[in-house]
Amino acid sequence: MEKGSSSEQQQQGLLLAELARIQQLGKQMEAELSQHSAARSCKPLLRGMLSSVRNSILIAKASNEPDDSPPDAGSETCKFAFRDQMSKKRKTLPKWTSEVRVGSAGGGAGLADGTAEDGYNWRKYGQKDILGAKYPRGYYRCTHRMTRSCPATKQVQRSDEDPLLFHVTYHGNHTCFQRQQRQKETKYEQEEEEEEKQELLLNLQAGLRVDTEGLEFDSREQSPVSFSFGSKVEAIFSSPSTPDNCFSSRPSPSFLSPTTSNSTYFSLSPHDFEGEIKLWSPESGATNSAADSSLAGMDFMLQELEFEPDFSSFFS
DNA sequence: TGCATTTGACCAAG
DNA sequence: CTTGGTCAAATGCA
Repeated sequence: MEKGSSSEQQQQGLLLAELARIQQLGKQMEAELSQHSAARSCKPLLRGMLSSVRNSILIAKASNEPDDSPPDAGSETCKFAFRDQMSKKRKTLPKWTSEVRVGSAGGGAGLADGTAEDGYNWRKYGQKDILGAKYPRGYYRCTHRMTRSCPATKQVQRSDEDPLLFHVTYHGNHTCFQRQQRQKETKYEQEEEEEEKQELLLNLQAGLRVDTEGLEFDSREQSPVSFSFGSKVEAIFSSPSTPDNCFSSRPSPSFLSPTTSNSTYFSLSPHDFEGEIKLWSPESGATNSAADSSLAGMDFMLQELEFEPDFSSFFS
């Protein structure tokens, strides 16, 4: 990838900071919830959130310093292909793809269709038969597209040969949970921001029925900088772990209930399941088995991250 | 009744 | 013209 412009790097720095903040938010939230038994059911989701955020930071880091960090044993791991925007239709939103494999159909880890969940709230807005594809492609956008102008969308397509494998393409980052740190011009906007904070906090306390879980590889910059991110992520799971019944009381079953268990797919937490994540360049198509270890190694780079102090006031 | 989903139409890009 | 992506009215569901 080209050496990014300073603004690009600045954006990525912002991304890193924001992600780090989300991560700590989740950690603290977990600590809070652990004191109430009723909140136990939220823990798996929370773990997924934390680990996924971790992954996000990982990827962001990898793309942030591509020239400085030595390549991982010659593999394409975490070397992301940045492309110019593909079509004007897609504008300049960042794009990246992932593959999600469902380990087993049984076990109640129901994955009825392509709605493998990542913790965000998606709303389906279209479906299209794709040429040469056996299954139609589903089009989803963030539920808060209207309310918060969240530009995130995703496309989900089931693999032809392997019905348990889903190709998920993400466009744009979620901004629905982000504070608009850009200079707030008017007092109205500031008040609005405060309201959003309150809403977020309330949602968090209400048991993760939130629009804010930072899951998946929501790792691209949130600027209009025009570069795309292409990578593949394959998560393989051997254990269905806990069924989805712990979320069955949720009011939005279509997404959260049957699929929330899938949000752990990207979790690296060893407590919940056995899983692995592979990253490789989509162009090369090389499936380096070394990718796993190197990725895991990179994961450790994420341990120390400077957190913003304003977080505490957030919760007080 | 107010949501989300479905589904055919519409539109832009190649 | 073909194809992929989005829109929006119709439909379904709690």
